[in-house]
Amino acid sequence: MKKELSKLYVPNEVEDKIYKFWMDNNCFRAEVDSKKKPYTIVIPPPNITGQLHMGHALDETLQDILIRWKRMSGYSALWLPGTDHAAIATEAKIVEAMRKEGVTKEDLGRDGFMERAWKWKEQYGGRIVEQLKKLGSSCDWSRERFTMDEGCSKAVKEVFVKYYEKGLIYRGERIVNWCPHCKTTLSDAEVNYEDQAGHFWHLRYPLKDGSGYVELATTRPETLLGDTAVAVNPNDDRYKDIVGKMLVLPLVGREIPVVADEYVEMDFGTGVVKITPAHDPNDFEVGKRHDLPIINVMTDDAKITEDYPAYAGMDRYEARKKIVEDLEKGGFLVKVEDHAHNVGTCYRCGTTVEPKVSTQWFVKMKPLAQPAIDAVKNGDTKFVPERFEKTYFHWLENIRDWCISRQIWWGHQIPAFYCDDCGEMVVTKESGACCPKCGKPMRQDEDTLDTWFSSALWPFSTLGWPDKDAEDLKYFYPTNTLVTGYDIIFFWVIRMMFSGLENMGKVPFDTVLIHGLVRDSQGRKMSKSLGNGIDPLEIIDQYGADALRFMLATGNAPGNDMRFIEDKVKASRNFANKLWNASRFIMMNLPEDFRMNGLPDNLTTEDKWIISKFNTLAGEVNQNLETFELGVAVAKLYDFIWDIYCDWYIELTKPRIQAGGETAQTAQAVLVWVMQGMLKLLHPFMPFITEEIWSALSDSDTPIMLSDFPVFDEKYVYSKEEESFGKIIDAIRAVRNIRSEMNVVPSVKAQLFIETADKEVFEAGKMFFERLASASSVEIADKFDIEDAATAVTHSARIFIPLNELVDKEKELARLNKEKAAVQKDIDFSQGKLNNAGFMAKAPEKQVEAEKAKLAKALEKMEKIEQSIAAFSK
RNA sequence: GGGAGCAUAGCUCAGCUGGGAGAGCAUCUGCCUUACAAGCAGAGGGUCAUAGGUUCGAGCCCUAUUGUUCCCACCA
Repeated sequence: MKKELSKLYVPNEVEDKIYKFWMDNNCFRAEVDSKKKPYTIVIPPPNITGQLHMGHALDETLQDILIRWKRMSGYSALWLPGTDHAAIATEAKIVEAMRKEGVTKEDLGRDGFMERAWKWKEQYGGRIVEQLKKLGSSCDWSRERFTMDEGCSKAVKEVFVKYYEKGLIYRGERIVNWCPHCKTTLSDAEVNYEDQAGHFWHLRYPLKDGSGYVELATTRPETLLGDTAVAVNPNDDRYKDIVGKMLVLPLVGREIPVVADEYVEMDFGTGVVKITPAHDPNDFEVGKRHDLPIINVMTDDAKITEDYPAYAGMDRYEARKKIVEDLEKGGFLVKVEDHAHNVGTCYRCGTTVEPKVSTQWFVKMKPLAQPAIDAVKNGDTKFVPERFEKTYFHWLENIRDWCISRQIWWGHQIPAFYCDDCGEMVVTKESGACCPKCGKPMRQDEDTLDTWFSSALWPFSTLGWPDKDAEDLKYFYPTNTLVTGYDIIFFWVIRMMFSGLENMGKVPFDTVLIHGLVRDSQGRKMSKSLGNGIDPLEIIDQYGADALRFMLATGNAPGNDMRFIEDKVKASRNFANKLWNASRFIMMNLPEDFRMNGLPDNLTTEDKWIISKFNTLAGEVNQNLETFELGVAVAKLYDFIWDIYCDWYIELTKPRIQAGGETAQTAQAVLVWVMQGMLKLLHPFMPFITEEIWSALSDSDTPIMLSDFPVFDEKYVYSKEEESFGKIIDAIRAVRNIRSEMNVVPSVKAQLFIETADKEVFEAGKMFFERLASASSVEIADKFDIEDAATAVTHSARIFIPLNELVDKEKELARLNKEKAAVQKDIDFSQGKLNNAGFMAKAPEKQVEAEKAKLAKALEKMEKIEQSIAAFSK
């Protein structure tokens, strides 16, 4: 059992070794075990393109804390890992790499491109997984999945076909969000709106009959090429006469009608709106109502089409400039104003989204959204913190159909097939199809599915679905806790919810634990463009994974953003080191042949004191973890280990160990017993260092990560001893305080005379005053009559410290009077409360009793202070 | 235009269902006391944004106000 440990804990030297030890011993593997209860977390699959960032580090840390705690608590705890194919992001990355080689997608063709993409995935897709391991993540790697692996692909096809057959998926021509850079559609969730400074161009369109002009304003003059009407509000008297008349579209010459539509707000701008159905979602709706033609004026990369030779090939902003120039020349431009407006941008590349009319696949959301709303309303799934349920409801209640087709190759190809001869369409799980009408081979839809379509199925596709009899699925579904950031609720949580309900008939998880963003030290979002990101791997390298994890779990409440401050990591590192040294102390004082055989019978008061306090801690930590108050749990562990165990208990054992014999043996056993318990409680938060110390301090062959998590146990409640020993601690503090105020260095020892009614308690604690309160000797009696001594007063004792020449009578009297005033305040407060009829009548009895006890203590203390003051005044 | 969060010690933040305000860092005073100076002992420092209200009792619950951050929303 005995082992030398170095003075400083060096995480670098042990972490990889320990992770390997866990892997070699199959510690992360969760078995289907009918004797145990399952506890399941599926990882939010990181993108294969990704590098580990602080957001991941936080997310994984929280999950690992929960899964390790549950595993130690006797559950069959499965943390199922995997990665996401990240359709658009990955394709962009590969295309970019190809561009550098001068190769295009078209050069390779679809098959060639896919081959290359898979190769890329094999090469880089595992990088993020290796990085997760650095954090200590206890994922069951034997179950690792990928959103495009065979099982997930099967699940995707199954769901697509099922939805299609139920009428939940349809194909139609709609106006969609189009990214001209990624050259694909985007879902509503994938568009970020941002305020941009722009202009308001006031234009006038001439009436065909030559009777004048209509003035209107636009933020996008280039879309004029696609105007097919101008609209006014039907109730607008100003324009009553022109409704139905024709206008001549400037620069184009096309004749377009003036239509009346409620959509137009009379008091905004001139009350006249140009209608471009092909390039604006609202205009598209207006166009539908009035049966207006849809004229697309832009190519896939947002350049003007060949139909407008004067502007053909110009991109939208170039064209805007030229068109404004031409409008001005033609006398159609009235004025230009500054105008800030909200512009949609692509969440991947930031390019301004171009609304575009095209034929796409959609998921009908209304019927799917309602059960997802109900499941949270009736508590089948709850959010922590609860306030995010509002966000969730709001989004689902206002949801529009989900555009799921993407014009890229990397992803799940849509399982729809077309007959080029007769136009027939077939949706099937099969990998090919022949036309049911003409028997010819059919062509599969070129498009792929939104990457979130497959991640929506993650909680069950990873467990074996669509095989409904899969062991894992039956045992581990529904999963328990989903841990993710609030920024992912729309993308993922909502879609998993309705997918789980629709396909499994049950919610995918009972709790959604939401965390915030990790920001930089100034509170800014970490971003590539700002260059303020902090690499978790560098922090791990410098301070250790445990320190990073501990810091991420400390001092923040669920759902709140946190700042990354390096000093906080240092504080965590220091804590790890503190624990390390405490264990060194224990081990260097253990006999060669020490065996841990549980707690001995001859426990002292201070032994029971710490055992009882540890027992309380164990109960509270479990309670806090149960309610996802990880930050509170971690703070309690920190305080107990540092203040109670290290600063008090270890110091208390020193004189006993020095004394040797039976009391030393008992102290050693208690030291080890409590240390082992602390290590277990701390293990979910700091897995590496606790395992390392455990391996040196425990006789057991079982790794700490598979040991039993401590729980509150009635048999370790020692209330009496806790109270008694509290008196010793109070007294030691009081003496230290006075010595410190008098500037007496610890090397100057002094006699202590303790006047107390609790003689037995203080007799037993006598030895501690020598070491912890610099006493040269200690006398205990009912009564002392000592002059010229400083007096430390607690409610249970008066302690005389005769420091002769060091004692300044005046100062001492002043100090005692100050203390008297403080105690008097306490007495007044308590008496005030107890004299308050309302309090006595309405406060719970426990509260009244506590107040009475407080008053009693204060009165005892007051009596002692008055004695001392009287003695001094003589 | 809706909705949400935050405002507590110089800084960064905790504070669970309402019972005399806490931590880390920073500051000040002493200590190398043989586990740890990445340490030990002590100290100072807060009208818990403001104004009302509910309550025997409010940092916590309610209302309003101010400041701040974020999310959502089709005003051209």
